[in-house]
Amino acid sequence: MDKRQFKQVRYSAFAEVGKIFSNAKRLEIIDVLIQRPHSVEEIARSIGSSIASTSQHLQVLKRANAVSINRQGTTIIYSLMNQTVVVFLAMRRLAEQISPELQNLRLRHNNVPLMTYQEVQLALISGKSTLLDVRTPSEFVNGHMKGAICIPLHELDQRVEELKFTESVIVTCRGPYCFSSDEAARQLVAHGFTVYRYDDGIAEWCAQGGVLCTPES
Amino acid sequence: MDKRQFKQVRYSAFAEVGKIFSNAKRLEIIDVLIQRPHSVEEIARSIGSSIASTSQHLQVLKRANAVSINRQGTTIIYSLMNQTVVVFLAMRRLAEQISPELQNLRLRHNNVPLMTYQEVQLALISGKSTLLDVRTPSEFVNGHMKGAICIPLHELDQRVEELKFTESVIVTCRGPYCFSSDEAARQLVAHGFTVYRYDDGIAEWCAQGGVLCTPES
DNA sequence: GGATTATTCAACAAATATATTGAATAAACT
DNA sequence: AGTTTATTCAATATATTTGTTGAATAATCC
Repeated sequence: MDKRQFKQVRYSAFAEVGKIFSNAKRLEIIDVLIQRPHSVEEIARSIGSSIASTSQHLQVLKRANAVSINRQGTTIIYSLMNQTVVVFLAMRRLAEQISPELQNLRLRHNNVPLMTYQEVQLALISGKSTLLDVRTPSEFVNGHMKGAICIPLHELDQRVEELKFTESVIVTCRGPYCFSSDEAARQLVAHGFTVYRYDDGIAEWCAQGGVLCTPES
Repeated sequence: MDKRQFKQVRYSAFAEVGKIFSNAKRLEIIDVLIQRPHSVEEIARSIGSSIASTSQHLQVLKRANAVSINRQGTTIIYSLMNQTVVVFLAMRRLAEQISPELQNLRLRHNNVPLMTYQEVQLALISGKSTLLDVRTPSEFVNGHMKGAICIPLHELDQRVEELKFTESVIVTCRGPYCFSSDEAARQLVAHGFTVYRYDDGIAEWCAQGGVLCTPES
């Protein structure tokens, strides 16, 4: 193998890996799987693609060891490999750095004050704040921030009394681009609560050193 | 903008950024530019592509603010933006993690012992080792590890006497996939030297906190 | 064992990305 | 001002990627 061939093989291999994570639908699949494992049919519905097309994307991810499968009855459940989350977050960070368009998307929120990871930690230690996860119970069970409680967004209005004990509420959901915590914060403000938002999800929480409660642990 | 549209815009934007860095030729261009700024014609020669094709790749990189231009007489000199190096190294690291093929490429070296960044630092402080950069003088001048001396590979055989003062030599070159330090190490071993290799280049050196000597500093 | 059904495969069509060619541009030097 | 020349642009051809359709598969459940 001469120098040029060697280079070609090498850079092509780099590019191959990059391409796997440079498709909008595949990135969306990864984002969906971060919350919890899903069947092919569920994923297809989530991302608004046909089942066949979704299956093909999943094959690509499987070939790259980005996801693993696990049969449950007649359906096949896809889960994310840990390393993939790291890649995904790294890609997203750099995309946000480069693309002003993405920065704008992230900023387009209501005026509920944001909290950083460190601020959330301090607030939880103080005991005066409650971390409220408004995702679905199944997502919550699969993995949630230590200290969080779960009230799904669609039940929040009826169950708002459950939060009366706390001085302030920190709302969190699926991640920086999920609308749920935004909407939840709006509702809680209307009920007179002092509200903050932690706009990262469990993946970023973990990456920053936060403890995650999972079914195994 | 409804939820699905919003998602589409967002993930497409992520994917767009990824794609810029998921082309073999563009990655090779970045790797070339890490050493020093180059003209279009030089880059084209380095990567073995036509000038027109190279120019088009450079336009893509420029649109993403990955490179900057700078006219010098009749030629246009492309330089890398700092942020790009970070992206490039992050992409490469994850590609190496995932692709066993790439791991093999990196391992296929002679049996000169490798030194990590920390080991190099210790060896330099001890004063018993000399860090030898075998890249070209222009690359060396553009940016080199603090404490390194420069003898280009093709002059090494004649200038080997210049190294007689040191107990051991640590050879470095363009990076983990460059053959120069490998070849230099072979030659130095033949001359009876105690030889080590630091197989990262200036980009990785910087990323690990190493001091770089540049024309400006 | 046969029916059911979630998933995958295969073939094709459409969209996108890349390389090549030759012409256009635009800055610099004479 | 005209010439030179490095670079860019535009048009085209080719290759790659993606989505769709409908059939094939393979495991489960009865």
